[in-house]
Amino acid sequence: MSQGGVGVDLDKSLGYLLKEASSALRSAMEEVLRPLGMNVTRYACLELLAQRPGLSNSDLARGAFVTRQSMNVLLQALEREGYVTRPAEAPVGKVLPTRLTPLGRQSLEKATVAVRSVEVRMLAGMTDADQSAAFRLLRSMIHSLRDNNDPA
Amino acid sequence: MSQGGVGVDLDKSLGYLLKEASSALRSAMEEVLRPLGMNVTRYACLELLAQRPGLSNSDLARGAFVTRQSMNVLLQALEREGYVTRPAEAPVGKVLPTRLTPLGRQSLEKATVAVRSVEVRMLAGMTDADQSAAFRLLRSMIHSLRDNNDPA
DNA sequence: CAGCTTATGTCAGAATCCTGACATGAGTCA
DNA sequence: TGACTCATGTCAGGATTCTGACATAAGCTG
Repeated sequence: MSQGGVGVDLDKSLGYLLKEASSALRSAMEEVLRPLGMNVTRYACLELLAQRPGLSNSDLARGAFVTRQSMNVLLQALEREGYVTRPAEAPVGKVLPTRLTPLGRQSLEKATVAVRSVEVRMLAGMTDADQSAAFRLLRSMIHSLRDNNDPA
Repeated sequence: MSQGGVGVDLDKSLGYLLKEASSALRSAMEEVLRPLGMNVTRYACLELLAQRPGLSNSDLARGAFVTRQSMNVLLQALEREGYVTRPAEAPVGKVLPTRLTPLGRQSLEKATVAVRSVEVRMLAGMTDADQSAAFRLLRSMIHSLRDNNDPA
């Protein structure tokens, strides 16, 4: 390769490995969520609402790592199907707080159990120290990736 | 929450953090690749071919973590646009080996530099020991997520 | 009080990806 | 030698996501 062989060696790339790990996790999650009629983004949305009722479309988009548009489409479907509820008019500004319905909460319960089993599997073979290290390292990557985007 | 509050606490979930890190990396990569008329999957495809010429559609799909169908669509576009070439007939069985064209290689050079800068940024703040640990931990997660899918 | 900036919700269209299915070639086994 | 399994390439349709844009509300500043 040109430039003195200075390519990105995918076998030694931490970015590539991160992508691989994320893809493996997503596949495993989709596998247990599919029978529940749910995908990863739907699950994330419902879980976020269970832990912090009243989040807005924008909040949920950020929390689930998708755009406001994608989340809007999902929320409209969830609302239509009775899993969440939003006020017809914004109580403050333009923010529409979203809340789980009893149906939404019930649906989430099964999904949470399924997702938890995947996470337990993922952590098998890792000590507590490993898990702490993984947390620290992933946070470091996130921080570095976002921090440098600041043009200031 | 029911079950004695046994939900998946997203703030303490390694799976959620993995998703966040992957999303941050993807955003950062898309940002530098977009001006080059490329996205992450295209880049991965070209990079895989640079390092291992002759990969098939199925090989590339596995290497870029997408389905054979998605990769087929991408390969057809890359072929039409002159970045890769595939034989009209399979030399062996049904496998069509794909190779980069000079245009493809040239396009990849710029992308590689851009992606490398993102990876360098991501690793800022990490020691060599940190990077080794990150590798080991991510491999462990991948292994655990895939190993247990074996119904045997 | 007017102008500006930021944030939010939503729209339309396009891009990307997945699922299910089908046809075909190679390898294995009885 | 035929049947079976596995792998591959491709098709069609649908699902999911993104980009760019627009309208509106709140907060800040001069």
